[in-house]
Amino acid sequence: MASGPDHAMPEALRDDDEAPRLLKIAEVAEELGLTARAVRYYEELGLLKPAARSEGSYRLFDDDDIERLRFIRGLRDDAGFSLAEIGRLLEDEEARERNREQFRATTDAAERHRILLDALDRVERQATSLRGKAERITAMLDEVEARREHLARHLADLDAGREPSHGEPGS
Amino acid sequence: MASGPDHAMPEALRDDDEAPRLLKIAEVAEELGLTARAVRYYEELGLLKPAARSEGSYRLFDDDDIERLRFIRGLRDDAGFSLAEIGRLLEDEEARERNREQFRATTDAAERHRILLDALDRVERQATSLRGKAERITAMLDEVEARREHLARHLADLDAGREPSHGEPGS
DNA sequence: CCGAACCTTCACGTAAACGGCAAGGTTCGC
DNA sequence: GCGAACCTTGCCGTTTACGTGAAGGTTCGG
Repeated sequence: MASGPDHAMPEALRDDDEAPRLLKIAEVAEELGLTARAVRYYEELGLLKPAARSEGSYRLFDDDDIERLRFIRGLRDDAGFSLAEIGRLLEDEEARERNREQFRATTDAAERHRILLDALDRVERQATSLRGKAERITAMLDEVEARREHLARHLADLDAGREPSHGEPGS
Repeated sequence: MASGPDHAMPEALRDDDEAPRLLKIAEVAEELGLTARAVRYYEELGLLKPAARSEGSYRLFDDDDIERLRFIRGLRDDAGFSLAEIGRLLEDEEARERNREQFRATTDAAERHRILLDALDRVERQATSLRGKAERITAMLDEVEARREHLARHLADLDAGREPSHGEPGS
């Protein structure tokens, strides 16, 4: 692994302007705990579009893509959204991306204002969606915990009563 | 105004048994916003077992079944659990049901203690599962709201008159 | 320059979660 | 006691979210 270029210029790789740290699909998948197939599938559904392609048309992902994929994975695993729902949420994200370019393309403050308001609206919709889900889950959680309380009270009652010694060697 | 009880004892059928209010599958489905097919499927997966069958083997559901189905639907829709995961959570519920019968069947306090502890443990596992999901969702929610804040700040900067100190919007 | 390891695009296979239909049995009001 | 409406158990179809090759092109260290 020591492919050491023992020359000058140890690692000042500033040849181009930026060093974007582009990853290939397997590396991305590894880092996110997904499979390459899943990532390709998400792209097929239009959930993301890799930042670039190599000369031989390898997909290349930048940090933004990774972030986006992490968000997708979260919505899928944590929030339990379907990819279709995620699509609708990210459609907003995508529009936001497009807005970002338009944002930079214009100098008109009014236009910029509109774009920002738009983006704000989208992100707010995402928040609303998540908040609704969180609320419904905590509601269920409350019910379950109420039942736990109920059981615990019964147990306390029982223990407060008496306890005969005849018992198997319980768990 | 309506057809009042012009006699004593119109339908005081509370003598020996219960008045279980058994529903047929379509009524249950209607009440829960499910389909009859889905309910049968859940039974097929072992998620529930209707309280009874009619003479002609129609499924008959009691309030407990409805409650259970409502819980299932919540876990599916609100929490986004797979039916397999729900199965694992309800396996606990089912064991708890069995325990309740055993509970009533015994007079041994030690045995009752064990059963209650067991049930408590199961319900606690359900709570843990839900809590984990809720936490992960609120974590995502926090991120999204942070982004909202970010956008809002940009908007404020813009409206305040000039370009913000930092770059473009977004993360 | 070369082979191993990785990538590409089809293309078909599959588990989950039902939908839908067929062929028949059951309920129930009239 | 009959017909409409509902139910039963199959059984196959469908959508979603990928898995799994196949057949070939690409990268890269040696």
